[in-house]
Amino acid sequence: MQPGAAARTRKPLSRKRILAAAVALADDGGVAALSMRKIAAALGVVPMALYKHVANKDELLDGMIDAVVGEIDPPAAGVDWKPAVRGRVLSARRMLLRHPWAPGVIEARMKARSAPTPAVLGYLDSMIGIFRAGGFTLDLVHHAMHIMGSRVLGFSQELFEDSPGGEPDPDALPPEQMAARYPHVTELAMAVAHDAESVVGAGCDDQLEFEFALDLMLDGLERLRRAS
Amino acid sequence: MQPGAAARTRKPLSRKRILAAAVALADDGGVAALSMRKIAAALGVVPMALYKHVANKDELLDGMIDAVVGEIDPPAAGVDWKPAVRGRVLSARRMLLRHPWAPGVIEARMKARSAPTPAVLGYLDSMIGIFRAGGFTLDLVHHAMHIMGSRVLGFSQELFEDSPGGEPDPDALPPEQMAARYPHVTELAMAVAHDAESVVGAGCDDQLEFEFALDLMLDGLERLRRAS
DNA sequence: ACCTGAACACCGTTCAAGT
DNA sequence: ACCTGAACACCGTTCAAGT
Repeated sequence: MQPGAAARTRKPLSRKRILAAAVALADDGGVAALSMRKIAAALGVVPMALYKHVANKDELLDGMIDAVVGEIDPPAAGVDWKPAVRGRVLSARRMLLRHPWAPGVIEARMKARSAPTPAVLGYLDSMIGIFRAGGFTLDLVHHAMHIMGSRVLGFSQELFEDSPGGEPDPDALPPEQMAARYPHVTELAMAVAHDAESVVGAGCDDQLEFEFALDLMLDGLERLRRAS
Repeated sequence: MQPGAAARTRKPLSRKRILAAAVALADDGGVAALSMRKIAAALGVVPMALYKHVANKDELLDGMIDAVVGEIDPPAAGVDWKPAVRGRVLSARRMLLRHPWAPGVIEARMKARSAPTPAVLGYLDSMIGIFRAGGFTLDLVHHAMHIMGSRVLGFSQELFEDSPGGEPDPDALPPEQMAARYPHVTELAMAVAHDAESVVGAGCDDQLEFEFALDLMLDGLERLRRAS
């Protein structure tokens, strides 16, 4: 028995510990940097030991999804549908900011298995329940769920985000070429970021923008609900 | 010179041919099944031959993004901002239906390099230009771009889609357990799909739902534009 | 019965050897 | 100078050998 062996084996390996280590690894480093071998190394365990608790990597990713979806606050009780949905969505957003890899993993899983994980299904179910309790017809709830989940351009608002992780683009255009080739992007970026540290993205309050978009959708839904 | 060599070398290898082969491979099989070695095999070429035309796999993915974004129709000229934006977004959607891997690749690239590819930047620029020409203030265009790109729940509307590619979930719950555990999802699914082939998703007109969500956003933007 | 090291079939990419 | 096979450092997972 070599020194340190006791410390390493103090906490026995479990599915929960494996998932926590995997989520932590994905949080800093992205899901691309996640490997069974690295998870095992982080836990001080041989790679094959993981396979006692998770069937394979896909099943591990499913477990990670359920773990982070479980972090979303439960719906507020005794409030109107609009603040209830609003609070739920903003809580989901906070979770996604902690685990930016989650949307991609959820979507990939959806495309592969064409069904969400139980936790995601539970989240959707409770969201539908809020709309129903708020007096929405089934038809309008259906529309609402599509609206809440739609991503109109297929890529998200992080497009303009100045993510601190990535290193600056090595072949970025000089500002004057940028302005000549993309005049509207440049004009908008200049207007948004008076403190012109970076041409694109700096000085944009993403939380405010997110809530602005959310409220636009909620107000639109409220109008439809009243008309129906 | 063995038979077939002439046929294989008739078309010389080029960046465009490589990108076309890569896009075709990703279209059926997903981006996970895409590998330098498979692209080379599809072109009847040794893997290392690709590296004369693309620097590495990341740069190849960038090229694939620009290729498919180039498929989006140019903006209609001489029309009001609303039909112009509407047409552009619906054209983008058609492209994304042909290349369902594109959003994930665009997002991954954004997260890694924190800057969109030139073609994506060009698309955004022209979209901003449409709003500006329609009389939107810079501030409102900024909001509008966030609204168009936002994905409120972090996962897309394909959540409920009955994608034909994936095989049926092996550990799907029987309908009665489904109804007990996810009552609202089940109620909604039953209402939407009267032809109850599959419990979730069948009979939902995604194109209609997409346009419904799009129009809700466009109408909301129009109201804001008039108020400003 | 349980655990695990070696092995297999992949992957992107480097690099030196061959022409 | 150009091309390319072998090799390197990874990966998820199988499987048989060891305890």
